[in-house]
Amino acid sequence: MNVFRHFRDQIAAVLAALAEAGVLPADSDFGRVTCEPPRDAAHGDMATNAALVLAKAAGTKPRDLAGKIAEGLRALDSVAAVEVAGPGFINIRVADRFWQDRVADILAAGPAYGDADFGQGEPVNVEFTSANPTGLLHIAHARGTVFGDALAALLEKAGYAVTREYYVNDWGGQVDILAESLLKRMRQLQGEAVPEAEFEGLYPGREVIDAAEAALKLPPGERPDPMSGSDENRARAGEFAVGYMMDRIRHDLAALGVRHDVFTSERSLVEAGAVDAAFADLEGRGLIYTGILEPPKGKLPDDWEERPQSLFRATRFGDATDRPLKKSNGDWTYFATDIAYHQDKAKRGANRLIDVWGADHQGYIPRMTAAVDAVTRGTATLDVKVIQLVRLIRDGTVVKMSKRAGNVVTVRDVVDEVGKDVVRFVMLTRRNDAPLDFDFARVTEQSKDNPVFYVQYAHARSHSVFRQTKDVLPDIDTGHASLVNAKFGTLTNEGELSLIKKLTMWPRVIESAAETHEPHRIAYYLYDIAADFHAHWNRGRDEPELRFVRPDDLPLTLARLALVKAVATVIASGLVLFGVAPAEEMR
RNA sequence: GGCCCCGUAGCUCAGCAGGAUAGAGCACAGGAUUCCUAAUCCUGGUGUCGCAGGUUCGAGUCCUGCCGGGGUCGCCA
Repeated sequence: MNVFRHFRDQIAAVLAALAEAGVLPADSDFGRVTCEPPRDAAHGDMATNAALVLAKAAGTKPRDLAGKIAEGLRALDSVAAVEVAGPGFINIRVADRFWQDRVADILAAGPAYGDADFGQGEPVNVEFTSANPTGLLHIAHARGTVFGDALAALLEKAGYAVTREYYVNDWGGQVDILAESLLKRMRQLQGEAVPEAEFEGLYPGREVIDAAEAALKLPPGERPDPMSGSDENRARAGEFAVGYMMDRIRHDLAALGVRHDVFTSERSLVEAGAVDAAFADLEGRGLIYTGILEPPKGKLPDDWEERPQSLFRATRFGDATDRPLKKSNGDWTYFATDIAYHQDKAKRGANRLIDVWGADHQGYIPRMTAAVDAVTRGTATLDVKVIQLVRLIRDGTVVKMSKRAGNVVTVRDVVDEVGKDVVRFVMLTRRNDAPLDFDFARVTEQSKDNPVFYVQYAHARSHSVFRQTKDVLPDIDTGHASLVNAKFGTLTNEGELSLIKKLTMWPRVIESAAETHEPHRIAYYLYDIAADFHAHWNRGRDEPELRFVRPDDLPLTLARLALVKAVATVIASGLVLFGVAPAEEMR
């Protein structure tokens, strides 16, 4: 149950009655009426703007109308008090009994608590990672990967049918360069002295050497020939190297706990004629023409020359300029194949497309959304989520990385060092469009300053309470049925009630995070719950009567254990969404 | 020059898709801690929400224009 939605419905019923009575116009629109937690808890549990929104249409002052609505709300059993405040807000104080009963809801729903259905089974395609198969995943890819995976999980929880997808850029010039890098390394491994200068402009990573070693172990018939410069041989080398890199990338993704449902190959799209088809489709609709682009203002590229080229009319769909589809050598531009790719995703059934991109591709967004609009005839929408940079901090200083020098920190390095759970949680503690610092010392610290630890510890502590219970009260039945039927009316302490209220926010948090595509909200919420739980636990130090386990009062103990279980349920549910394994013990 | 993102407390950042007196952590200050259930706890915030207009009953939030930082701008992906 989403408690705010529940009370919004109650408010709507009161408003309908007022409309019936002629206080409100019969055709009143309640669409703008909200029911939200007030910022200041002192104002009550819920607040509605109903009177403010409807006063004008009713021809009365907001406060007068508020008084009438308040009257209707007071009649509800679940409402303890109602008051009109400020310009006409209506503050509702919900009855303790209502809150207490929610604990049973949470336990009954279990891990499904917070599931929403507004996705209605609608297909959504989330494309993320999509790192080029010319090297390993490095740390910048980790953030986009974790974000995409968590967003996908979040959308699933909200009721969408989600496909997790990886676009493999295994076509074009970069594969040729990779092939050349591989062949050169093979020659080097065979003992030939290859001058360092020859590797200029090629892929420098250690993994290319690994790939070369693997290539040399192939049976002669399948092995690329290091000495041959033929196109066929180069193609074979490229194919092998791409396959090798993708194997390792998949391996590293698995180490991060990520599994994509679909890997789509750019090459296969080109070879199947999908790009030709998309081009012909747009051309047939008059959306492609041959023209000359204005040179970019500001800094002019050295080798700029005006030339006519095939342009997509992106300006018709809101982009600032039309965009080229073919390179001077006649090959498709990346944009052209990407159009076909997005069309392909839409054809496979998803009208909601989400792409997770690095910040350096931001400028590409308008043309891609324009293209999706054009190629799907407005039936599909593209939402691009931009991931800002990650800075690694070690010993208080930023870790410098240079792709050219080949000293990038890989996903594998970091996962091996701190564990995938830490990587995943930390990567989700910031908005995707804000830069993130990943401080090795901080993320592994065992203190309340470290959110990962703090949240995990709250979950572990809840399990600890049950372990303690078994020692003190070996005969107590803490099974599901026993807890669900506990006497929740005994949970009257303020700390207990505020904990319950916080737990009932979970469905609302899920909804807002899913709608805005912002998983970081979950992280903040989990931290919040953990803080409240720890704080309540600590109250038991000074006031032993507040402790969860009370050997002198079994009904109370059961109700409190039910609450602890509810806390564990919600925290675990959030962690699972993040792909983090909830800890039952801290070690 | 065009476009995109960001600008909130000393620092790092939230701000619930417009709501009441803008929050958290760190840092800093004061206090508690031979109590206990596992990794301390409590208290303390006078912020031009970059600036200026606009929309609205109401703007940190939406619109416009500036300022500052970052990214990007045909034949890379």
